[in-house]
Amino acid sequence: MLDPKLLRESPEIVRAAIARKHLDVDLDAVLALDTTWRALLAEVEALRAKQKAANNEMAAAKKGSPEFLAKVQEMKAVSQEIKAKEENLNFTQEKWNAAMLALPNIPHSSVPDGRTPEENQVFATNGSIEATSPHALPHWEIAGFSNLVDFPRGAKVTGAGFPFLIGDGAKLSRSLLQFFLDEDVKAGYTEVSPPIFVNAASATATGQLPDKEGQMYETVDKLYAVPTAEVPLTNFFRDEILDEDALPVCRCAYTPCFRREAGSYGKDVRGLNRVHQFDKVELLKWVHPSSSYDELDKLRNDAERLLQKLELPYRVLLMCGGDLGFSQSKKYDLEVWAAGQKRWLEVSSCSNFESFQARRAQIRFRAKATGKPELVHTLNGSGLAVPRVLAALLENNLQADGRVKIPAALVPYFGKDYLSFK
RNA sequence: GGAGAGGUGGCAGAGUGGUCGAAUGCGCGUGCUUGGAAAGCACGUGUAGCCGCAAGGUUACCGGGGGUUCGAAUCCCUCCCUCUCCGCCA
Repeated sequence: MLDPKLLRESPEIVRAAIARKHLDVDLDAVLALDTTWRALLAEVEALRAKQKAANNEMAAAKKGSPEFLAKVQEMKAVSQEIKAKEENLNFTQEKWNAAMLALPNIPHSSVPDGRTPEENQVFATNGSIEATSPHALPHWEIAGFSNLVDFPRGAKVTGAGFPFLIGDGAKLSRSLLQFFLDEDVKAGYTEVSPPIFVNAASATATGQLPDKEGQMYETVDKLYAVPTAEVPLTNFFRDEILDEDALPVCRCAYTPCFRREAGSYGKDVRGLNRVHQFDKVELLKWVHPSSSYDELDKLRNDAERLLQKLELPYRVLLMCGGDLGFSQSKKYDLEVWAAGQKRWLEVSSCSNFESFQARRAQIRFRAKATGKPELVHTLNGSGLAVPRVLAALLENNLQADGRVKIPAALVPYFGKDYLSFK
């Protein structure tokens, strides 16, 4: 959510942001609603002040006296009026609130213009895609793949997109998780193991609700299976005021992630490219507003380092305005090269939300200089999503003999130098 | 899951229909005192919305939501959470 003051004082900034993100929002309608809401609020408050003043008079007067009874009659009318106006106010306020939630975050000045994913800038590349295995195949075509990743049985037991990982497949997945967590902790993040179901208030604070409920699995208890650890992690400090000295707070968490991905089909969803349940380590930071862009660079570097240590070629995209996402100010995507499919797979998305999430979740810190609470800036990024990294490893490192070479950094975790499909 | 008790400001804790945003204590801040400190004394000390250039004004908030009433921290309903006892259980 944006600062309502920004909307009132500089609507042109918000208008420009909407244009840069290529969204369709009727800003004038929001501004009109804001004016109406404030006028109604003033009316109701004036009536309440009147009621309060009368209340004090009545407290001082004798209970059954004529003037007391007259006051009761008089205030009955005021009470009716308040009720009527309040109903209107509440109705308007709900509309105002919904309208405010529909306004996107402002892109940072360093975000390139553009409408489509093709207009994202390649910010950096690392490693050579030519250096990958000449024997590379799409991972689902590798002989014995179904021995490690069993989609048909997952479909039988649960549904499409819920594969079983077996043997070296399960072990490689677990090795990656452990490697990611260890590296993230070394980089200064505190490991957290959060709940993997969240309530509606939490899903609302991070923006999954309203409007995106169709993307989450919901239980009969009205709890939602987390689509990413970002949700429980961010909500940890919801409605809290932190010490300024405590910033930045850096945390990482592994959770399985659950996404309904309704309507997805085609080559994008073959094999491990897109599944309904996958493992991911998420990085999250709560930082002082003055340093959030430095922290974003560090966060991106922390995620990049994981791919470097795994010796996987990757590129970093700086997202253009149109592909930025509703609540981000700036976002980098990390894409790993999958040599068999000959395409880039997104394995991390590192974003600065500035105070957009923090306002919605009411996460603040007490500024020492003023003693007043201010909103923190929140950042997050994957570090990293497992199945696509696993897919890239299988494809890029496939040997002539059908085995997969394990990168040196991962060998201590995996326990051997080669993965076998038998 | 069953029975009972309870949720008030940073903490403790009073308040059972009106002058209560809320006593008191602790904590915290500023000042006085002191060679310095402690103690003591004085004053101050929540969050947010709206109006205002500002000074300031005004409203809301006593777990959440709803209701009764001229008026609710206080009465009623409902949901959530905590604690105690019982049951069940990795």
